[in-house]
This record gives sequence, structure tokens and C-alpha cells, in this order.
Amino acid sequence: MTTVDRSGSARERLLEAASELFYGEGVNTVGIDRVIERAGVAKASLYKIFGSKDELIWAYLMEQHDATKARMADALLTRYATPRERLLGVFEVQSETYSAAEFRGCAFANATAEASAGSRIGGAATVYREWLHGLFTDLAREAGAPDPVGLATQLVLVYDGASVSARMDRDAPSVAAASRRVAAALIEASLGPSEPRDRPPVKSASIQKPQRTRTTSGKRPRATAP
Amino acid sequence: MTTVDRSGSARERLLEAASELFYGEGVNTVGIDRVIERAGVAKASLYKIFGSKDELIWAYLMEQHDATKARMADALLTRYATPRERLLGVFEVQSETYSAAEFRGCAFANATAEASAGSRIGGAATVYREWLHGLFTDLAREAGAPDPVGLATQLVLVYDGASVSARMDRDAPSVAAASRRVAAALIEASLGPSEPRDRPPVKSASIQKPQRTRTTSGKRPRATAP
DNA sequence: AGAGTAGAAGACCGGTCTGTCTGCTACCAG
DNA sequence: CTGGTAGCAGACAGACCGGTCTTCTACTCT
Repeated sequence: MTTVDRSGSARERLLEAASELFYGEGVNTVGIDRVIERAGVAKASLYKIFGSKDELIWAYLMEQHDATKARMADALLTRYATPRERLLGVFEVQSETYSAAEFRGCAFANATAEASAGSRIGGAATVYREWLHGLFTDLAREAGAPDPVGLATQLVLVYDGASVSARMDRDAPSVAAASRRVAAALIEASLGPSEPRDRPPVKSASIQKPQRTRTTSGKRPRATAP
Repeated sequence: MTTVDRSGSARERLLEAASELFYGEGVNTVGIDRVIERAGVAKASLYKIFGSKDELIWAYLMEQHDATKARMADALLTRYATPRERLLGVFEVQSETYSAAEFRGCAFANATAEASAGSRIGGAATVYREWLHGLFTDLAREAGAPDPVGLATQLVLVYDGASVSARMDRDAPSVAAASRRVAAALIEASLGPSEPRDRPPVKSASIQKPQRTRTTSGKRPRATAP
């Protein structure tokens, strides 16, 4: 049935346009008219599909969340062998996003900075933050950290700092070097000096392979939210 | 002459109202009408004094900058004796701001997140960032760090991370503990283990005593921008 | 071929935005 | 008392906001 396919296509174009505009200029600054103009979609279609601008923003944020999650999980599983390596790997993957020219900071931090009280933005940000803390906590636990939550809190702090520093100072290489060094020092302080190469690569239990939920159609190499 | 005094009073009330509303709800979300209503000032007076909303936002940000600078300099000089202690002290002073109930993140990070292209917000943020980097770099140099700029970049990153983590996760005590530990580890890694107590307190050359530029009138215990 | 429908285009509504302009009030100096 | 002025109150303009609704096109399925 092509009906669903067409409907999905309109939805996809709207989300694509919304992502670019909302992320690039802010969810409050960008009006509905500009979104539908870029998407090539009628206003009525937007309101039939999403119901309100707030819901569109929510969908945009959840798409960012899904994409970030999938990209991170894929990169960590593909490139790094041990939980310890993956802990540091998170920062290398992150540095790729904020080195992109169109990087403008964390989509969730930016959106919550201009959220009106009572919107759904706060809920989306909570989902994202819980994922981020869980990612670091699980990896820290797998790596054998004596205090996984404490290490995770520190690494989340570094992760946040890298994102903000990169946006405010526009010097991605410096930030990447700094965040990598800071993270490495924290990991070493918590886990002890890294062993050279004695235990074999370990299949992670905490990162599930990207389930390819519904993220547009596979392409989209666009920068997302670190 | 009471003319200047009255004029100054109107300006002060406008800045006070603008600070509370812009910081609390975002510079785009808050309209001119709400600012003048809270300030008890006529709209014409606002436009006579500031000329445009953008200029009002700029004045608000510069006031935040002045207040933050003065508060930090005062606390560092008053409470800490050596540059090394002051390096860590920055994070303790910062933790006081994000432990306040009305804390809503860094005013500059929030404002730039919703800035339209071509506004003066970016310029104000640059001023603030240069001050922040300079503060850490000067302290690191005074403390004898072998690579002051490198250490400063790392500490700025931690500073940014603490601000964002505190805003997003609403758990100031955890963030304060984490940022303090991370900063202490970085300082120790750069300067070596802290000597117990052999050299006397040092007058800082990099921090000048708060010059009391023009920050409203001395009161204002409000939380400002970390 | 004809019926049904998804969707594009855009007029329209009430509200709010920034910014301007006109009174009117209250104070102050001479 | 009188002229000058700072400043409050608010109407107003023009643009834009989110959201609704109608019209018409173009495609799909039977």
C-alpha cells in the first residue's frame, strides 16, 4: 500500500527540514512556515501528522536521540574491543560530531535553554540524559570500576563540557585533545593503569546493536547531538 | 542633579527585570512588554535608554559578566591564599551558583543557543569566554603549570561541563563533587602532588580586586552565570 | 474509467512580537 | 507661578506567530 509510504515520506521530509532548521537556528526562532516551506509540505499535512509545533519539536528531539544512540552504539561496537576502550571511545566518537562545520552544540541542551514551561522538550531531554548516564554507567561497570556511578558522573561532566566548549570557542581540535586527556586520566584513576594486552576482546552486554528503529532511511550523515 | 539619578534608576530597574526574565525564561521567549511591566517603566523609556531589544540583551549579558567577574575575583582573593588553591577554588565558587534554586545554566550559553544570526549576543559571549580562559590561564601560569594554556583548556571544559550537567540533571551535589574531583586530579597531574604548607600565601598578580564598575548598587545576591 | 484520497497551496484568524508616537503627570529650577 | 523635562500609560502600526479551514490537483485502487 503506497498510502502509508507517501504519508511516511511527508513525515520524513518534515522531520528532515525540522532537524536542520531547529538545530541550526533554535526551536523558537524557526517558525512553522519555514519548516513546511523547506519540506515542501502543506501546513495542513504537518498538523495532521504532528498535531502541534510542540509535538514536532518532540519528534525532532527523539529522532536526534535515536540517531545519536545508534551512531554511538555502532561506532563503539565496531571500533573498540573492551569496555575500557569504549569508555574512552565515546569521546572520540563525540569529537567527530563537534568537528563538523554545522555543529551548533547539543540539541537537547539548546532546546531546553529556550523551552517554555510546560512543553514536552523537558521530557525529551530527560530521556536523553538517562541514556547518556546509563551508557557511561554500564560501560564503567563492565570495565570493573569500583564506583561505576561516580565515574559515570565525572565522564558525563566531561562529555557535556566538551560539547559546550566546542560550541562556544569554535576550536574543535583543542577541545578534542583536552577531553580525551581528561577522560583518559579519570578512567585510569578509577580502573588503574591500563594493562597492555592480555585479556581478549569482550562482547558488550550493555550496548545493543543499533536496532535501526525508524531513523529516516539510513542515510543522513548529518551532525547530531553530542 | 536628580536627573541623572532618576534616569539611572529607570535603567537599573530595566536591567534588573531583564536579568530575571531573560535568564529565567530565555531572551527570545520573554517579550519587551513583560520586561517593562515588571520594571514599572514606560516602553518609550526603554527605547530611549537602550534603543532596541538586542541592546537590552547585550546590556543584560554584560551585567552578568561584570557580576560574575567581580564575585569570582572577590571570592578567590578572599578565601584562597595561593594560585593553586584558587584554581580549585573557581569550582567551589561555581558550585555555589548552580546550587541555587533559580539556577538555569550559563546565561551566555543559553543566550547564544537561541541567538539569531547577526545579533550582539555572540559578541558578549566572546567577551565572557575570553575572560574565562584568561582566568584559568593566568592562575595556571602563576601556579607554575608547565603548559598553562593546556591546563586552562581542560579546566574550562570541566567548568562548562559542571554548568551543563547541573542544569540538565538537577543534582547539584553530585555535580559539585564530581567537578571538584576532576579538577583536583587535573591540577595535580599538571603541577605534581600538592605540597603541604611550606611557601607563604602569594598576592595574585592576575586577579585585580573587583573594581565595582557599575553593578547596579551593591546588593543583588542573585545567581549569575557560571 | 471512475471513485476515493493524500496532499499542496494558501487564505484566514486571533494573538503576540518589536518598535513608534501621542498624551498626560509630576517634579524641579528660576 | 511658570517653563522645561523625565517618565508613565497606552494606542497604534506592521510583521510574524501557531493553528484552522477550504479548494484543487494528482495519484491509487477497483
